[in-house]
Amino acid sequence: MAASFGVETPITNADKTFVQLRDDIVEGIIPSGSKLSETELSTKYQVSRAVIREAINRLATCHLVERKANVGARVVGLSAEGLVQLYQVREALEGMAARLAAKHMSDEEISSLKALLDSHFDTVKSGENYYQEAGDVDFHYRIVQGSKNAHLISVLIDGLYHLVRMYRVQFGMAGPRVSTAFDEHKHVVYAIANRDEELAEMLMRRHILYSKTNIEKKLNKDL
Amino acid sequence: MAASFGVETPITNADKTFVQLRDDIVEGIIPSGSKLSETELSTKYQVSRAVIREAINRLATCHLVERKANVGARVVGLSAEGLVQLYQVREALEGMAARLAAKHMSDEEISSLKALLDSHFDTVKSGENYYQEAGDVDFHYRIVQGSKNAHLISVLIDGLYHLVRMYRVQFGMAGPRVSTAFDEHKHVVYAIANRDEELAEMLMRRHILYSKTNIEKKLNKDL
DNA sequence: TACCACTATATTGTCGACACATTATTTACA
DNA sequence: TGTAAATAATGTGTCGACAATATAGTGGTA
Repeated sequence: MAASFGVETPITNADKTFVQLRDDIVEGIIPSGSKLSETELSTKYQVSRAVIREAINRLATCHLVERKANVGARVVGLSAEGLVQLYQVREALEGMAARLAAKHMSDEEISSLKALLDSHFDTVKSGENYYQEAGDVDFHYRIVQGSKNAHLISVLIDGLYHLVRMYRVQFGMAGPRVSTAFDEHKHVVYAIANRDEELAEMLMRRHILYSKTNIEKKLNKDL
Repeated sequence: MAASFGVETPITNADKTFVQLRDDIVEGIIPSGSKLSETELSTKYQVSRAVIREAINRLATCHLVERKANVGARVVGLSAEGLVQLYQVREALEGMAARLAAKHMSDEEISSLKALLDSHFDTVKSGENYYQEAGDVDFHYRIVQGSKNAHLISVLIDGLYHLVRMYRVQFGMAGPRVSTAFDEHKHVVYAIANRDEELAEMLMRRHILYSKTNIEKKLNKDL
């Protein structure tokens, strides 16, 4: 798994507590919609309230919790509507990321990306779900990093991707569509390798759009 | 001026200090690139360090300052490169916002937007620079709000727009291009009124792209 | 019984002090 | 005299206590 950007390696206690809380929220150990009591968490995680407060503030930055003045923080609620909105933003941002990646990625980065896709292909054949998921994550990470745009990188990697993971985990999406998604990835890389910015953006947007409709279908089936 | 979203009305001291610091940074009263000393600011603004720390954390959320563990926070540096990257993200996000606005804005909101444009037109004729700028800001705000997408709204209004303003103020951009920009605004609204999502997005993207190249030209002239 | 005012409790906001890390300065040695 | 280790000074990280605010519970009245 590629490292997150903002906190490469946790240094302070607030860093560590932030990462721990974040993972617990994403994994659903701290249930979505639940209230985060500062005093409670400070005893639970064995740190002072100040540290918890700072961690919670950073969670708010990733849109994983919402704070209200003089009231407290709640873990964000998951909904079909929220998922749709999340994917709309992903479509816009990752589309642009693909466009910029086609412009700015070095030849070495591109061939490395191709290699990643090849290894991904082997796991697709052998049908290991876990690594398929990891492969997908890695693919999107690399494109975003390849954009060389600091805003894109921080908004997506430090922010939205954690929410995406949270939806994946808690709505239980390992899903099929792996082989189709793999083909889409291949086409995106092809466009990037050809330095075709326009096509790279369009293909990435479609790829995310298809994921969205696919997820929506699964959700409706569950309801 | 439309109110910012996250802190509609400042409640706590941290809120007020955040807003004050933010404005001072945007206006250049606190120079870009300078170091923010917590102890210094706490005496200057007459609040405890804890309040300053929280304010600085929120500034980091808006990408107005950058923090390093055990070192401190610096006001973000402005550069031509940074401006380009900022406008790339704007293009992606506001393009999507226009698309969604075409889908989700109510008829009332649309006619209100038209009215805004008409009043804007009068000030364009009378040639008042200040209100032209305000009109532009209002226009973009409304589109973003019209998207009804919480992520778009928070990333743009709570985050990037402050940086945009900072560049405008400190690079001194009141500029011409007002009448041309006004025409572009008109066309976007036209597309939204026709519920043409595709066109709305494309026109908004072009509008921002033109602004970018225009600003780049001015910058190169200055250097 | 329903509704409002008041009280009591719990939680967040703020503060000042201390612990620790980083940086600048001084001192010792080759 | 130049470099490096040791030390001092500054600033951030963390803590526990107090103040201010919101919430829950109680009692009273129409």
